Amino acid sequence: MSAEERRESVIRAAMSEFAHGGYNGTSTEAIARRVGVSQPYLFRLFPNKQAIFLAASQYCIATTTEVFTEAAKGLPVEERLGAMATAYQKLIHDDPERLLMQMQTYVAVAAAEAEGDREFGEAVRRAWQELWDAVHIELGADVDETTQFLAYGMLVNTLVCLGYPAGHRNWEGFYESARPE
Amino acid sequence: MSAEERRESVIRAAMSEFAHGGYNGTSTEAIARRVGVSQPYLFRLFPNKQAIFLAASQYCIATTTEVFTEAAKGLPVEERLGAMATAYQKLIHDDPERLLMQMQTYVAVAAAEAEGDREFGEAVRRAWQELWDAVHIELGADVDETTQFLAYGMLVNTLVCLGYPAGHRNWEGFYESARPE
DNA sequence: ATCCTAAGTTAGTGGCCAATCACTACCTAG
DNA sequence: CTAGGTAGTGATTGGCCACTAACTTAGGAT
Repeated sequence: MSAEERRESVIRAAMSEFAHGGYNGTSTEAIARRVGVSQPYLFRLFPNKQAIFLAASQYCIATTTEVFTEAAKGLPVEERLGAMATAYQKLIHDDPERLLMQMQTYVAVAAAEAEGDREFGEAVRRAWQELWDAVHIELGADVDETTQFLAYGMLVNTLVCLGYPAGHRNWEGFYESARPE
Repeated sequence: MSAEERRESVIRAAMSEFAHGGYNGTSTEAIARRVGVSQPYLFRLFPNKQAIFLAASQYCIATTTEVFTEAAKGLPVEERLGAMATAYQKLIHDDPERLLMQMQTYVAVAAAEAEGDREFGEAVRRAWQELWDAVHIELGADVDETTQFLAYGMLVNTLVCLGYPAGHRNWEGFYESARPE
């Protein structure tokens, strides 16, 4: 397998592992095992652990952005919000790790900034701004609607993190299409 | 100092440390240093590290709940949402650690559940449900409004975690009173 | 055949960290 | 004065983990 292919499978494996364990709770050994490769080899493909985490974060945000643009494609503006909500619901169901990884990314940025490391946060904010802008454009460049859409998305993330099952009363306030299961 | 007083100061110190480092990124040594006590003594006051984290999580959620009920007290229903939003904004400004700790709590629950530990999540969900219910009651038991209020709160948390400064365009979609600074 | 490169491994190191154990200093009630 | 409880410490340990260095193997071109 070429180094580039390996890099990509490392990123996917890293996303799964980091999603559950977070930055400090995930060993590079665990990632390597999942890829099926020796642990030291990761450090040939990436300069250090943080670089692996950053790549996983960016991949996670970028693919989520894609899900949104994909869902809205070709629809009239007024139907796009519903379509994007439905697509996110499907994402949660099919691949909950992506959403856990999002949360892990946020707290990792906070931790990095607290330690004086600005670079990591910059890189994540760049990726996240693309997500924001994509949603913004799909929703007809309406700021309030964009904010509201993302706000509900964040509450979904939180409720999933906290492990509230589908059907729990905390889900009542959501559009049907944005509820889990 | 009595053991009970110590316990409380440990909880406050733990909240500050865990807020920035997360569960795995914070050493009990760091907490002990902040309290001004030896590291082994923490294990007299708490059975293990997770118990310290849980206490800090509960304290964090409970005091946030209080901020909301305090802010709404004595106001007519239609003014409460604004008052609570303003109170949260003040909280962010005065004590950003409380909000980082919230996020750390969420991902820690996800991690614990992933490892098969249900108890920790149960305890956090109990505390969180009290927050939900408090907001729900203050807002006149309107489910949709409660959900929306919390959703915006979660987006605030995210943007703060990501380090977006006051005045950034991502804050445009919020009520004036809910923006930072 | 031979050389080179790219993909990959085994073995190891230094540092950190949760948790335990055995101990000390102080206070208070009888 | 002393016996017991309460607040607290120093030393240690066993395990994990990021990262390094040095070695190995397989394929393609000359």
